[in-house]
Amino acid sequence: MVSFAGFPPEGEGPIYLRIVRFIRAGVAAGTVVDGDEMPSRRVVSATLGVNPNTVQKAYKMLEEEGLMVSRSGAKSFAVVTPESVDAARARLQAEEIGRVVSALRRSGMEKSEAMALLSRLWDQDEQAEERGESE
Amino acid sequence: MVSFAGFPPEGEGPIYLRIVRFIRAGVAAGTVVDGDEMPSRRVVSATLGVNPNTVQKAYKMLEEEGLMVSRSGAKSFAVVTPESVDAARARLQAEEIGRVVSALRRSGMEKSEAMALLSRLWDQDEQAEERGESE
DNA sequence: TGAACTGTATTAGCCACATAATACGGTTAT
DNA sequence: ATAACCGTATTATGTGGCTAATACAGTTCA
Repeated sequence: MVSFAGFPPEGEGPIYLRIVRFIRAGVAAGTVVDGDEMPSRRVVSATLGVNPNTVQKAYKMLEEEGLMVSRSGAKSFAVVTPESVDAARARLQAEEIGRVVSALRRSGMEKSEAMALLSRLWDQDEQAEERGESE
Repeated sequence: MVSFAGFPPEGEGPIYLRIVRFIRAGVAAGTVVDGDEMPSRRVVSATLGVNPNTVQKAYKMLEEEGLMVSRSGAKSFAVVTPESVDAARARLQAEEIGRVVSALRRSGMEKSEAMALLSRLWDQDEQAEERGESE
């Protein structure tokens, strides 16, 4: 049974995305194995103190990513094939970031500059989300 | 006088950010010269069919970026210096990579992962160019 | 001075999004 | 069959960002 034991009580971003992130991390780390039973929406909602629909939103997203399967009325189970799942996700992101990489290189930016820029913007985006501000 | 002639009638994101982007691009491209008079909030609002305050929001941001100056009651002018041009270019690039940052964070990726991904894609893109396979 | 501009501040409406409340329908074990 | 679970759909509420409506205040020039 997949456990929400170590779920961070407080974190950044919407709850449903934190749930998605948590399960993704479990899959990536191997804590979640293939065929593992997922706790029900209601159980998770009680554990985290949120509405079942919030969990449903996260589970639905995870299902669309191929990380779990649900059948109406029955239990839900994790689907873990680390290579394919990770590769698929990385490929999607790689396509997007790849365009930017080319654009930045064409504009004459150095790799170190791009890395620094990404680092800075990442923290910036994090802080912006924390405070709900733009700048 | 800075012109909004070629302003794209439709585009992505909030109007005020599209205005900011438009002026940034003009500064970066050299279409806007130093001391160039900016059309008033009301004139631009009439041209684009939006509220003057929407233009004000854009102008305020541009001023904070050092791309223009405003004095209460008087006309506004563009500021085009080596520094402001660099700032405009940097902002345009930052916005591009910023979209990726948000996308990556929203998908639950960790910062270290994103950094590693950028690094890998950068080298990849570099090698592709060496082989003459660019775009 | 005063008219016609200019930039700026305050307030409210609207809409998208995250979350909750509630209800409905399917599966499973007894 | 039926109780106790399960997933799912619909609707409502609260919040934040974008835009608009309106009013206020400064500059310029005849």
